[in-house]
Amino acid sequence: MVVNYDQVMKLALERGFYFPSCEIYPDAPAGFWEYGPTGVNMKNKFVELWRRELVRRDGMMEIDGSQIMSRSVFVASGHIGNFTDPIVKCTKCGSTFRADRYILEKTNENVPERMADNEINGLIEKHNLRCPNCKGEFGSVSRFNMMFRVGIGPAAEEAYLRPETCQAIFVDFARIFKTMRGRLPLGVAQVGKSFRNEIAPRQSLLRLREFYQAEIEVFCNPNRLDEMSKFDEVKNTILRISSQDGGSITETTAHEAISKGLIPNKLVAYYLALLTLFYAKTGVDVKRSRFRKLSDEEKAFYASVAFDFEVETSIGWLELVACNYRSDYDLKGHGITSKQNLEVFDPTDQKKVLPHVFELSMGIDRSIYTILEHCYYEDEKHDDRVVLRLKPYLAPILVGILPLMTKDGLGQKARKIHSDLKFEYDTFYDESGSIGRRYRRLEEVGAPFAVTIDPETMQDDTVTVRHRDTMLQERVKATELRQYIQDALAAARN
RNA sequence: GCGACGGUCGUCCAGUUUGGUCUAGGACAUCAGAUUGCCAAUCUGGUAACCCGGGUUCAAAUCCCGGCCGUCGCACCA
Repeated sequence: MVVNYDQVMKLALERGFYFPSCEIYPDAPAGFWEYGPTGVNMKNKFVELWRRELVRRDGMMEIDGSQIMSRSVFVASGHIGNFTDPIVKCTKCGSTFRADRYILEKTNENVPERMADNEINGLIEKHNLRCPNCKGEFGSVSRFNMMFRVGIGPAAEEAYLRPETCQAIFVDFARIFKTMRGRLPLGVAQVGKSFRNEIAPRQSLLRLREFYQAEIEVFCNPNRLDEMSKFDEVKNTILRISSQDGGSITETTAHEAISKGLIPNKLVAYYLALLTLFYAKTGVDVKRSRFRKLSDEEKAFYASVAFDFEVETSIGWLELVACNYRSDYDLKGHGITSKQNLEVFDPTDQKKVLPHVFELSMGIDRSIYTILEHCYYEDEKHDDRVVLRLKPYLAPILVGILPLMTKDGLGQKARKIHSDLKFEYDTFYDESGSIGRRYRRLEEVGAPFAVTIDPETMQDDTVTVRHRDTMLQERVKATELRQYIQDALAAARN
């Protein structure tokens, strides 16, 4: 069975996982999607799992920063300078091109990032470059910045929607470190929205203009990247590391990856291992994942070493997490621009150090899509029933509560059981249609358990618990149902 | 952003070629009632759509123009 993007998309739309933003209006812009009731529930649980497996496990600190930030932040971060691409537009057909790339391709002449627009115009003129589509003349170079600019207050002070959540962490670092009595290495985490004015947003949750990130910035002493006692906890975790072109994948323990030189140090290996363990718990098939080391051309402007955590899906390899060693790029930039000293004291060295940063920048929306696709299952043995085999702790509905019929007090009894459980768990009560149909509906939204109230319940106060994947049922005392669910959930987690 | 193709109930599709019984049809899904009572059962009834704006015409889902959205390709993608 091959699951494809369209099947996942259809399920997502039909079952309220996500859908286009502003869809009742004809001018709804592309690149904006909303999470519906099932989707937001699953997303919340995904974030909670992330907290559990990464933030709490590692003793990180979580913050929630502003989405709109001042111009200075992005001058310091380099986004004002580097996030702008020089573009040229054909005056005849309107096609636009990256000026620097086009010149390099046609003339082999390198255009440095900082080259002024009029110099680039000069190059186009010198080589008499024309539009490849229609041979039309190019207009003069302009700049495209991927950041959304906003105006604050009546004077419309220049500011920007953050293009990545992490700048808040860098800007707040000094205060967090001081007030929370931080010690290196220190992980600071944040979940929130970022905004990028993508030229061509596509494929629903996979390339959005407004999207969720879960970011972790680990501040560390660059001289102590191999001094990590907690590395031993994960040293035998299997990492799948691929070559730059993604061709061959090496499976090796975190420990061996370092000795083979695939990963530069223990700190990086430790977090790549945590990330692998986390994704295994999301239900993503980690056997279809890889850490791909990026070439210099592919890396972001701030990264010195970068691994992308990528997962194989029906539409190809998809980048879910960017793991960037940002060195002191950010704190140095903010230190200079703000004129603040962002060094911290490292008691081991008895001296001040400007921390380096290793980052795990996770795309939540893409992860949600991947989980849906990897958990989507058509059961050929049972009429091709569609089962979303979500982990119980990610399922939008944990327990469906279904009276076999409503008469003879079964409906009443079932509603009673429902109200006993609904405060603690995500439950769904359903008495309409045949029992089989109701089971199938629950399977499609990934509910792992269905509790059925039948005539026997009225005799001995037992109910059946039906398991989504196996379709097997077992009888449980109604009074022990809550405990049963709690145990099942705990068993799934560990 | 450019180019090609496309856009009809929640979903999938018929209808567009050749404008007119289209007052837009079906299947699945959904809702109500009946019947049944453990795996998408049956019967009856209902809800529900021509992407938006303009034009041509006696008449537009159908033709023309513009916009928006989608798929693919190019380009782009911290």
